[in-house]
Amino acid sequence: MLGARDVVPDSSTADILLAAADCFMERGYSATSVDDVARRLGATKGRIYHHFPSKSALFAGVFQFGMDRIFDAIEPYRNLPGPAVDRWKRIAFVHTNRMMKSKTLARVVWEGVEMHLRGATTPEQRVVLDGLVKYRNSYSDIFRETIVQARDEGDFNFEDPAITVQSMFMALNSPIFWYVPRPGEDDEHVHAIARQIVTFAYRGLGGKGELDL
Amino acid sequence: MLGARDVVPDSSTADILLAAADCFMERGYSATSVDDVARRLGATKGRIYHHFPSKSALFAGVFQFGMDRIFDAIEPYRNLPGPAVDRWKRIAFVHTNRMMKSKTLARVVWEGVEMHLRGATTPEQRVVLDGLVKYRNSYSDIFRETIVQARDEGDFNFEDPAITVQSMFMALNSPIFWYVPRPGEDDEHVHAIARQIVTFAYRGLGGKGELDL
DNA sequence: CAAAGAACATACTACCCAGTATGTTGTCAA
DNA sequence: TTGACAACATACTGGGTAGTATGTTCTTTG
Repeated sequence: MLGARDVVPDSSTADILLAAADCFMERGYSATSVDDVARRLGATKGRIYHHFPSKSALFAGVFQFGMDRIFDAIEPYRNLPGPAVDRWKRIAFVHTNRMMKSKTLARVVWEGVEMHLRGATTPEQRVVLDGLVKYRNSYSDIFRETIVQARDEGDFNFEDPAITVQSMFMALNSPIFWYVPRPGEDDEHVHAIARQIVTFAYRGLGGKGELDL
Repeated sequence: MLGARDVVPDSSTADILLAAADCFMERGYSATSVDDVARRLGATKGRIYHHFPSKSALFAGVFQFGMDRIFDAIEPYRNLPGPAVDRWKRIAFVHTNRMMKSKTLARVVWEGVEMHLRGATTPEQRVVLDGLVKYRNSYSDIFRETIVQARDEGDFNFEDPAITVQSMFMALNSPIFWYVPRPGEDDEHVHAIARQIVTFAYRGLGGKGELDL
């Protein structure tokens, strides 16, 4: 698998990654200082630079960590037998749920892709980000292949797959920008939101009838 | 109109705004230095600080300028008589086209909203951004009211308007992230892309039949 | 138990950058 | 013509920040 997880982070490293994810989400990459992350950890820079060679490597670590979590969500369903449209319903639904449940990490992944599109700063930083974005593209390829197959099977209906998959993904990802988790909220509430978003995308793709989730 | 254009920028100020928009789009707000903007202008900081009191004020200026352009696009159609669904088709189409034709400004507006959601830095910066985001919300309200009305008229079909309008907007806005203008490309190509995106959103909203654009 | 290294903290440096203070040039009105 | 002001450029400062160099403590291993 392209650039997939090479190392499982130990406990201390994982704490750093999560704290960094919080900071990157709240202020964005360049507005976040390494000291900010350390402060949130109740530690100092020394700890972070002991585990990561640079700020950009830290960001890459969060990106990787986040993509792993996102991949995990759809993994059980991505090879389901049967019509492609049913497979799409499953992975679209778990994906959208994961966007809300792991909103912080999802936002960092998003910013990583944005950074890549803008053209990251230094050359070697670029190489790292390139690999990660390929990893992320292999993810969206899963969706692309699924909807194209579903179209071939007569369940979906659209023109350009490139444009359509982008529209679909934006809709599915949208909650990372506006969803605010409430304290003590049950999973059913998140499911209800996901259901409406997936319904929107399902119809947008040309799906017929109701979808049962 | 809430926080609408109070001043029309003179030529020199407009040049600064456009250069700033380019920089903010390429590197993001905090990664862009005032010197970067000046360099792109072939000028120095002095020129910028002569027209804007601070970097955040410069950003606010670009935001306002961008929102004005976006409002302009739908202005001729927002009060069209007839069924709401037809009005929606028009404004959705011109909106999506504007996203591509004014991609740079649209991206800055997007980042402004993101900054606001994150909670902008200083208090007085917050006040300015609050006003601008209200301006921008009055824009999305137009869409919200339109789709709700169209639902009442039986042309659309969805559950929660808040969730649906977000999904719809994300789909319509998506090209600001992936559309790359080709040199010497004709408007018809942009129209074709916009048509597919609007079709996706139209179906997503529960619209029936084909839409003629 | 000693020594070596892991896992940090502390202290420091060089640089970038927002903002300011001040100089310079052109224009326009009286 | 002159003075006043607009529209910049130049020069400088203070604070923040990535990265480094060097302790310090604790754990592991022979």
